[in-house]
Amino acid sequence: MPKISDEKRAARRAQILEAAWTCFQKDGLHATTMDHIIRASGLSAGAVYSYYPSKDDLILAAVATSLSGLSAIVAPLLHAEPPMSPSQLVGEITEAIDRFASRDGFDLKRIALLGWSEAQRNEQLRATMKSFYIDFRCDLAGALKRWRDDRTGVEYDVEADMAAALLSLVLGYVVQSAVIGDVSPQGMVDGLAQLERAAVE
Amino acid sequence: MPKISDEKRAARRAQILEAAWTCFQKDGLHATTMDHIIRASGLSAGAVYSYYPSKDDLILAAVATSLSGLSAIVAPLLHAEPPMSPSQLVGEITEAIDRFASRDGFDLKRIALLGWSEAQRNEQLRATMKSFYIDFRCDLAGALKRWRDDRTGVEYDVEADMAAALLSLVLGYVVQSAVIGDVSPQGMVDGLAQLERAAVE
Amino acid sequence: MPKISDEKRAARRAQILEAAWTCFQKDGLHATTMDHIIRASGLSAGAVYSYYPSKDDLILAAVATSLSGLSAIVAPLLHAEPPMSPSQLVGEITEAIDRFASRDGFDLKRIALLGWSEAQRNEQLRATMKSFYIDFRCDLAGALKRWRDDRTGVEYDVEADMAAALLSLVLGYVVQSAVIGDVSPQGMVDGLAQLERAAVE
Amino acid sequence: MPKISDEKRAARRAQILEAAWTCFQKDGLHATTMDHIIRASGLSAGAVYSYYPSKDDLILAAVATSLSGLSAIVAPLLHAEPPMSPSQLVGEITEAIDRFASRDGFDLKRIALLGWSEAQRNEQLRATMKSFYIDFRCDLAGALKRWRDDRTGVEYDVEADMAAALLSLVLGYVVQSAVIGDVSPQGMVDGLAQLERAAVE
DNA sequence: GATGAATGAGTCTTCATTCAT
DNA sequence: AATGAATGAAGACTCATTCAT
Repeated sequence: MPKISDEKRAARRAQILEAAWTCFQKDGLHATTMDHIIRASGLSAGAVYSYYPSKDDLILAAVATSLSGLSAIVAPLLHAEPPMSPSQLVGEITEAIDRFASRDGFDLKRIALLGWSEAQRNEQLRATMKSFYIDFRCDLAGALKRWRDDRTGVEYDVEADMAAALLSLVLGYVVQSAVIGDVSPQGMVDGLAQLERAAVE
Repeated sequence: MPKISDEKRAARRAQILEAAWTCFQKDGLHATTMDHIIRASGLSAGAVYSYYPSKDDLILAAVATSLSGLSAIVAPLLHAEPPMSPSQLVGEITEAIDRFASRDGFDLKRIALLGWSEAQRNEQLRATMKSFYIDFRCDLAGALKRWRDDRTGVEYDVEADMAAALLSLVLGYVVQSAVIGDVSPQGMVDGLAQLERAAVE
Repeated sequence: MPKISDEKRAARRAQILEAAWTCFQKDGLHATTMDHIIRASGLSAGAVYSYYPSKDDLILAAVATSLSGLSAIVAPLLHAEPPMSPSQLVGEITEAIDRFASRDGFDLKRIALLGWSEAQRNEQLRATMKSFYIDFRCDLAGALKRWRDDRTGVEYDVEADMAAALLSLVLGYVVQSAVIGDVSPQGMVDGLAQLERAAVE
Repeated sequence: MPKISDEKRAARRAQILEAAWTCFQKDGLHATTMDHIIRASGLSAGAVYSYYPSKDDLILAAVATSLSGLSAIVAPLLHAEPPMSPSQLVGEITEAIDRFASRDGFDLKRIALLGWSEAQRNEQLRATMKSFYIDFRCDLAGALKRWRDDRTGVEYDVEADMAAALLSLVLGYVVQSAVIGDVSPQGMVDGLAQLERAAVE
């Protein structure tokens, strides 16, 4: 049989990945069987396996896709001009996550929790997530630096800790949102603002 | 064998739970098989099942135990006199978590991630975690209120958002610690302090 | 400890057997666990096993008890004076079975089916049932002989086949009653009468 | 492996069912494990389960197959022209059952008892059997009607009771045959004949 | 004698993966 | 290349029976 073109291959991969994504986020990583994914993809078992050689690969790909989707959405916020303040960042990012999450009934937050959990057992997945979050934090640090430089005219050096704190706020928002369910971006912004204000009272 | 004493029963339950805890945190919730737990507990399958009627019960018990252990460690911090400042709280709590986590080779943070993930599919577990975190946030709000009242002599009303933000910092610390691994309590404290300072510059 | 008196032993055996009987007829032979019986009997596992060394023994005893209960109820009919006609016998016996069956919510017919089924696998049970039914058929033959001798003044010898046919009618009644559920003793009597009448038309 | 043809599928189903049939009638319904059936079928566990999704389905299918096999054998007798007399019917049907039973070492009577027993606990099975026996009785009634109409030139209406009695004779024959083992079709015929004769003496 | 906690082989079923066609 | 039937090694859980106390 003739070789399949590269675009076809890419399209197939995307088709499978989308099916996996949907299944994973609906049923969780372990309750999703390959059969679910195979059916959802509309392909045959053999076909799916020829594109992704194992379920773990599919999990990795699905999580990586989520991360890069998130990345795409968050990037403009991190590089916005003029740069945002910390609480603006927290507000805009959490809001963006909510927006992304609710697109097409997908829930990014659920995938995030599933991914963190799975990362404990899957070396490669952990590496992927680790480097993603490190990049995220770097960009966050960059954004904070630009904001402070703009405001003060002074060049600060290390916003690493600030970035970590800010990332914590975002991640903690995701957890609370998924587990408790009663948080809002505005609440986070207000909470941080109060924290800042209280410090100087 | 005649009727076993209540303490013996409790001891057996603890023995099984400890085995489960260890397995869960080493291999994750799903990769841990009942057989692993049974072997680790040193009992027979029937004995284990007579104390915990299903794997889900064991998961629930393991997570609940983690939560209440954490609760016991954090409570004194939340009710300390004089009340702590927000950044002190973040520092002390994250440090307590680290300390608790490293006791006996257990890693509370990993169990936390596993629990959040599992809570997506296990109604009862989600309920348990939800009420735990709501309580946590309440106590956090109480601690913040006492701190502000002490400092300002004024009675503030709503620290709900502040508490949510603070809880986010703690949860986000847990995530970063488990997934990235390069955060420290001191870093969080410094990060928050910088956030506060930056706001007024 | 002092030896238990023989009456006590007998009472205990009866108590256990009754519990087993009830469980068996409610849930079937295989779905009934020893634990069910143990709980229903109000004794301990060890106690039950000291009276009946295995579940199979209990099954055997329960079926044997049913059979002898049935026997006690049917005997007077078979030895009634004056002797009954075949259709009277069918009517009275099936009616007696119905009556016996509905006592205390027990259903003799269900136990009968369960016993027949189990007899396929349990040598001893089959032997017990076999000898019971052979006796039953003998008594039936005796009753028929007395009836014919009375009527005709002649001594017939072999009513074995008649007895087998009559027993079939009774057993078939039990099956239809348990599986279909729309038969009545009167219907059987009428059916047999019609069969007889049709033969001479 | 590409898509399998419908005949192949049917052949596989038959292959599995035959294995199940053999196991069931040798060991009984509950003592037969899926593993027995799987080994007997020569397939793998997964393959068997892909054709019959549970043991209960297999039981149902085995019993249903027995019933329809029986049906096929008995039907010609019930619609024979000229119609048979009651005792002829009893004789021919029981003989047909014996013949069917001994084919290939299968024993239809044993399966019948097993099925009746199982029907007490399996709703679907009971429904299947019930409708089978009702149909059987209807056909029996039809056969009896045709016989009487032929003989008397009169149209009788209700042979329902006669049919029930005749069915009892057949079912009772099965029970006695399986449990006692010393009955023969000829004995049943003779027994019924004697019953008829005795009635008019 | 009595107790009931403990045993552990055995049950049904699932599902990631392969490979003959 | 693609198919999807087949594989078979686990998996969670049960339950008749035993025996230390």
